Amino acid sequence: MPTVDELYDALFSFYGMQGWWPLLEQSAEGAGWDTVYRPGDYLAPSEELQRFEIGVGAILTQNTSWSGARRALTNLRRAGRLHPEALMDSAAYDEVRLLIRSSGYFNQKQERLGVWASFFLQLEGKTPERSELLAIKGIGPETADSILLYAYGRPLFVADAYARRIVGRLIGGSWSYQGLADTMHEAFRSLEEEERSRVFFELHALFVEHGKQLCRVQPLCGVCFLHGRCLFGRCISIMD
DNA sequence: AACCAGGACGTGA
DNA sequence: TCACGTCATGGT
Repeated sequence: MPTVDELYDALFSFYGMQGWWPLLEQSAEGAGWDTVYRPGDYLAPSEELQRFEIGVGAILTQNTSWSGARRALTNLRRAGRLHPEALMDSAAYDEVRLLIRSSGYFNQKQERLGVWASFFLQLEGKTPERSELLAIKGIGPETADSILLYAYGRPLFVADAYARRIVGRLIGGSWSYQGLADTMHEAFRSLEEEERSRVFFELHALFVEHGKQLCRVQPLCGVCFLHGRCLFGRCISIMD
């Protein structure tokens, strides 16, 4: 079974640099908007509106594929509603619900976007505390950590469902969100804070990629580069 | 055509 | 604490 460092290296070697968080960019000729990954750019945005956008994206993608969330995000952008005041405007709630329909749960998410918007404004540029974020209705541990890591550059591991599934298969056990997060924080504690953030930027993205491509619900252990170093893979290989 | 997707919340044991 | 139902659209 690989150490955490070996796992990071193996994932990085196989999938390459991911460049999260994907931010909106206007395509050439100003035709439309799309979200773009920026491999090698490990700086959290300095633009307040981009920080806000990351929170919006994190809410929109809750239990939903990024493709649906991305369409919702670009819809908001095109409609000029991707800023706090617009998402708090009660006269526009119906319009917002329509714009974000592709992300699913659009009633809940419209409300959550409004709550995030008013919280964000009240921050007045300050970095939120994790406990403050968790106190907001609609922001749980993963959304909070995604915002703190990718929008504010704080060194936190996002222990999402993919990461918990993958680690559970690699070394066994069932992992709680905070249990895995704490373990990862411990594993990389010796790194400087900035370097730790960069590692967590990539590591979370790499887990997502691995969970989508090979370590799916029905895993493709036969072609996995971790085969032989994975507890789950060994069980499968013995069986067939 | 079921299944799953870059979760969170409310409820009841 | 933990298991379970709910929320909803869309790609495979």
